[in-house]
Amino acid sequence: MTTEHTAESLAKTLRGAIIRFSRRVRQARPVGDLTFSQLSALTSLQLAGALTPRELADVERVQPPTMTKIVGKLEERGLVARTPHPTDGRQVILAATDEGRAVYASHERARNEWLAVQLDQLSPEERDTLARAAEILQRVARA
Amino acid sequence: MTTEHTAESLAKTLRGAIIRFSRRVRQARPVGDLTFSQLSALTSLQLAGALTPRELADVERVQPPTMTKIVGKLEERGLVARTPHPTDGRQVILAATDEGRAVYASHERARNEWLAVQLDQLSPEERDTLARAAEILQRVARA
DNA sequence: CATGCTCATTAGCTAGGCTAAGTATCGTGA
DNA sequence: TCACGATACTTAGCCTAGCTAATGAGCATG
Repeated sequence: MTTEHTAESLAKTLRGAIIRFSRRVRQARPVGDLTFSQLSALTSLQLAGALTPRELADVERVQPPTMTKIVGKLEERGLVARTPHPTDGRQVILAATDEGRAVYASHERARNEWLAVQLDQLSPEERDTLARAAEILQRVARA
Repeated sequence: MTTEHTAESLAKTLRGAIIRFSRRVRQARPVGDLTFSQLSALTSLQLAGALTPRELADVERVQPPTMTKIVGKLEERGLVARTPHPTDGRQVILAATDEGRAVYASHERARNEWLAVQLDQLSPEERDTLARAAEILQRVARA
């Protein structure tokens, strides 16, 4: 059964749900672990293999100076390396280091633990709903 | 058709979708408008009628000092009023002022405009998926 | 009525986001 | 070829949002 949802009331509900959900997930972070934003950037980098700061900023939907900061933190910890672009002296290539990949994998597991436990308690149908919602949200975010 | 979604892979996908979506919605904020957090707090206050700071912090899933700050901003703008608790001198009652309600309504509309337009372009089924996902996310956030 | 708990706030910190401005490099048209 | 506009990244400076720890005020109870 498909209830009628106006775009306006849905917008309000969705915003509320997402801000609270984000905060809840943020709270589940172990101390010393990568932050939400850092982990997201590192994930995007690994999925893509290597990206320029501009490209990474676009993927992550932030402005370039913001990405400079986030990458700076990751670089301090030796998780990401900057290498010069082979032909264009202005650009920089970002890639995860070996340590970055290793730390990523373990932190990712720990980071997801709480969430995975919660999701595991849902029905398969509910998980499916969330998976489809995630796809839709990605699409809307790209607009 | 219901594809199989493991809790782990879903956790990763969901987190990525939500962080990007949040950032995108945040970017759509007109200058001088209420922030994401301020609007969310004001919404919760209006829905509940009146709350103590502690209650509001719980609803919004933040720590009390964080809520003190957010409420402080709203109070500066005359949108929320603090009144003493009738019997317990420690507590405070927070409620939206008349101006708060008026400003809320217009800002809410403006704030949702971008999002509502995006949602309006989705199919009814997709909106339904998002509505059900919002309900699930609320539930998980409460856990 | 003293002591311990709860509520709210203050203080101080970090991260994350933005815009504006600066710097280096590229590419192109005269 | 070289001056100039465009592009890529960073720096500087600002604000919000979040946290923990500590403070102060009021309640409640032995």
